[in-house]
Amino acid sequence: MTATLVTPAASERIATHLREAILSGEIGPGERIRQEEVAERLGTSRLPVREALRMLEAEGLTEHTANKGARVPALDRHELDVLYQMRERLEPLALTESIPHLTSGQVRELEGLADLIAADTDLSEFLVLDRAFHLGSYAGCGTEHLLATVTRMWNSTQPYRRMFMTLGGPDRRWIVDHEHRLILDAIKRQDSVDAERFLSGHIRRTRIELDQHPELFGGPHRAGRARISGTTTTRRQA
Amino acid sequence: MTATLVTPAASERIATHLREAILSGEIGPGERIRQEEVAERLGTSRLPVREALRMLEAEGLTEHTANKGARVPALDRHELDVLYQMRERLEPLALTESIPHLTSGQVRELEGLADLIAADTDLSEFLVLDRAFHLGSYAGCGTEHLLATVTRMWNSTQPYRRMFMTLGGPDRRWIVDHEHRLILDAIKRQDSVDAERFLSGHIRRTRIELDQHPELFGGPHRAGRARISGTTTTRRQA
DNA sequence: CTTCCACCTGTTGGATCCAATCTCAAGGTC
DNA sequence: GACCTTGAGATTGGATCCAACAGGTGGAAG
Repeated sequence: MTATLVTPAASERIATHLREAILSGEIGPGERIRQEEVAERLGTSRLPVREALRMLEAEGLTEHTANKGARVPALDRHELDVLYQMRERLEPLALTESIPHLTSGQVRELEGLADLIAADTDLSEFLVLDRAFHLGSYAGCGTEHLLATVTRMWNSTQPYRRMFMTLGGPDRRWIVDHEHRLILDAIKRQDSVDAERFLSGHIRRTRIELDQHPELFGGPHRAGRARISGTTTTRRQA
Repeated sequence: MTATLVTPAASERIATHLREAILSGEIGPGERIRQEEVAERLGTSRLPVREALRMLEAEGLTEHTANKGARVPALDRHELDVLYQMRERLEPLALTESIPHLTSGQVRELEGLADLIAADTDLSEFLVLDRAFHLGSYAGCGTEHLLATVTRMWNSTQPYRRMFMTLGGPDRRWIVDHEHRLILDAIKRQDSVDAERFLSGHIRRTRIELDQHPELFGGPHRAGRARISGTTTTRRQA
């Protein structure tokens, strides 16, 4: 029982690094991720990078083609729409499973997040907080499969949520805040029927809004190469 | 342009082999899969086995713990129940997405499968045909994510479906056949509303029946070691 | 000028060896 | 006798080297 917890195994460190790079938008949809580049930047061999990419694939953050390597999945308009329909059907179930097991401390945390979302002005921070609010509301859900599936769907949609936010249309986050309050209130009342209704409405509204912006899919489909944030290691050899 | 298609890359061959071993029940829930054993039996090094196990993890067929290796996930009663609730909500969506794009040939295939299921007497074969019928009905669904998610849920529940079938209660497959006909008929009429209703009812009935057999979860949770069927190949060089 | 083919380079896939970790049983101590 | 400790064996994680495949480039023929 020594350092297992402080030395998280290289492949997991790499997975964590890449996960953040993808979720933060540093690596965008369609961009390729080359093993050697990541390995060099993080100071390991390519092998743990391969493992990390497979882990991320299981999380829906990368996709893999034989002999061609990994890239961040790019969705077309219809696929994103269906992904939102999946969320519309599954996340209410996760919420219903979660509500009875949420501690009062967790509910207070959710309220804090809702307040931050209402107050916040930074669009990038909004994405983080909104994700934390929703996934946090599923924290009581004890079943691995459901949580993993919901998380995968959030992972897959994240790049497009980001692109949508940066479109710079009218700021309608007050609607988001209103819907969050409804959901939160239902959670407090332990009313899972209401909670499901408000949540699916929340997701459906977002889906419809996204669907009105086909320009999200024209742009960055072309295969660029990913720049990994230079963490460690200053380097570049030869 | 040589043999890319006939030489499917070792890791994929291994993944295919293990996938079949798990789905066929040869490796049961909770059983451990050791890299070296698989590597030896299939005549490769451990590396492609590691890759294969990661692929299977993405498909919901194995789970991985650092420094402890892979095993076939074992579900408890509640988790299996929730998995069926997920199927109840998601598979109707897959069917609705699929119906408009099914060719008449595909519909005929479904009808053939339904006939086989009604005629068949071998319980093990039933599992294969039933899976083929349902996943086949989603074949027109063009979206990768939805199909992959549905397949993952089928993969995860498969071992328990098998255990349930071998319990040897009264044979109620005539109910299954009846429900399949209702679904098939709705598909032919392109009536996705009816199709969704019949399908979710079909899954719900199964879920409730499964829930009445808690003895499914006492048994094989203990960690045995998997026996890999020595398959292929006469070969293996050196 | 266009098209097709061979070659070459960049990148991923696999094998072998070594290091780190876990499991578990034997032995010692209180 | 019960419990903790300490090893040895078994098993997974990582590094390095080599092989195989994909894509692009240049040249030659039409």
